[in-house]
Amino acid sequence: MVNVALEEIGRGTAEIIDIERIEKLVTKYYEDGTTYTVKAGFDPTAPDLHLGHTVLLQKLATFQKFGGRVQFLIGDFTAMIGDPTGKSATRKVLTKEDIVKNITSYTEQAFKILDESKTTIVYNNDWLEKLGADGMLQLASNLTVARMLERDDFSKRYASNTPIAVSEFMYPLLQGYDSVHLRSDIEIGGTDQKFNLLMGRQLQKAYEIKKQQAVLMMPILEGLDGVNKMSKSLGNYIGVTEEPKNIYGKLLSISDELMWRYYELLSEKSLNEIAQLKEDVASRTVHPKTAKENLALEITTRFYNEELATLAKEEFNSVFKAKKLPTDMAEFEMEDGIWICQALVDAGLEPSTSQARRDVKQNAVSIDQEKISDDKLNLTMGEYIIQVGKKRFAKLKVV
RNA sequence: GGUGGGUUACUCAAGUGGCCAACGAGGGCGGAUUGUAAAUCCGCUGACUACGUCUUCGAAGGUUCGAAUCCUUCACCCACCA
Repeated sequence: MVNVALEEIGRGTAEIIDIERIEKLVTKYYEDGTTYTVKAGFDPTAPDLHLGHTVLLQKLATFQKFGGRVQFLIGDFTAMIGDPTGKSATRKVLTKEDIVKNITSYTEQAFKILDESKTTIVYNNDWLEKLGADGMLQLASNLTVARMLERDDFSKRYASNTPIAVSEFMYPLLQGYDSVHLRSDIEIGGTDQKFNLLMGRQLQKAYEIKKQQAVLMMPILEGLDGVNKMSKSLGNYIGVTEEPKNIYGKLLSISDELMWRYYELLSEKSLNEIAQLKEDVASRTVHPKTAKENLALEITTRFYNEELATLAKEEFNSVFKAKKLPTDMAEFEMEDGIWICQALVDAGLEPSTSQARRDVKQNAVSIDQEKISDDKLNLTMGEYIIQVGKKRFAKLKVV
């Protein structure tokens, strides 16, 4: 039983530091039911969770199955600094209300995956605020600049003359201090967090906590483009609250190569099953599209249910395979004689009449399934279905 | 505090008086092909009922018939020296 647990825990991980510790904790749980804590930090700036986050959440859920209690840490204090990602150093300051609102929707989404009864939500503002200047200095004394510059992105930025704010140096320290305060047994995070996660171990030692946390890192999930990491700002993400048909559709649009990655990190299928499937696709017993459909169905089901997921699949097939119209389209009422380009803008299908004009000329626009090419067209009374490209539809009522 | 360099569209990055709505690359969008996959090929990529007009090259002024380009001031960023 312990072996099964450990295998599940190890699945898909990028790296585990101090695996012995994890083995001991899990073994102990099976011996006498002693639970242990698993910490994971989340940034409350972006209230929308996407599949990239769920990789981590699923791992947490796995731990919950095997005796772990999750410390769901909201980094409301650290959010004010911003993790040194090398992107914009300046960050929008969040109000307390914003944070509360974000967190509510955040946890709501997270509990689609996590077991709420085995989760404790903690806020690092609670203890970091009280740390004070002296506490801060004491904390900072644990770290040398040279050590800090070992961190990959710091050294790169330093080498390429990109500015590094001193406050950014504090980020890993504070995150590490969270582990001291919480006395976490295990912390999990993405591979990009390695430095910060290790800082937790180092600081726990400095603050004389007997056992340092084990660290488990998950790979970063690539976004829909298959190159960059999935993130909202890059627009290559699938949000967990998106509509079933969008989740399904987006998953189906990923490349075949990326599909295997998603299978590994997101699917519930066992690694053996996936290997088998891969073989079947390679030997052409299974069409790659079928494999992708199954993945899309599985993920969509996870956030909704089988019925809605199946519906999404049917809708998708009817719209894109059979070129039928989607069942639900936004509807608009317009005045008689409206110029087609203006109508496209008003319906939100185009950002400007200039763009609309270009698209019409490029045969991208159709009315009632008929391509049009006259960019000076005016619509007369009646009802129309207008479409731009393959994905954008709207229903127009001209009166 | 001193010296030098920089700030151009979604991003990177050319352009140093008229040929500039601004080269090129990436991204994005559209078309063909397809499995709404990838790859490939082609087109588009400031706004405006539009072969013309208007607004854009950090900000504000100025020189000029004419400025992204020259001058002045300001803001921000970077490097080196202290």
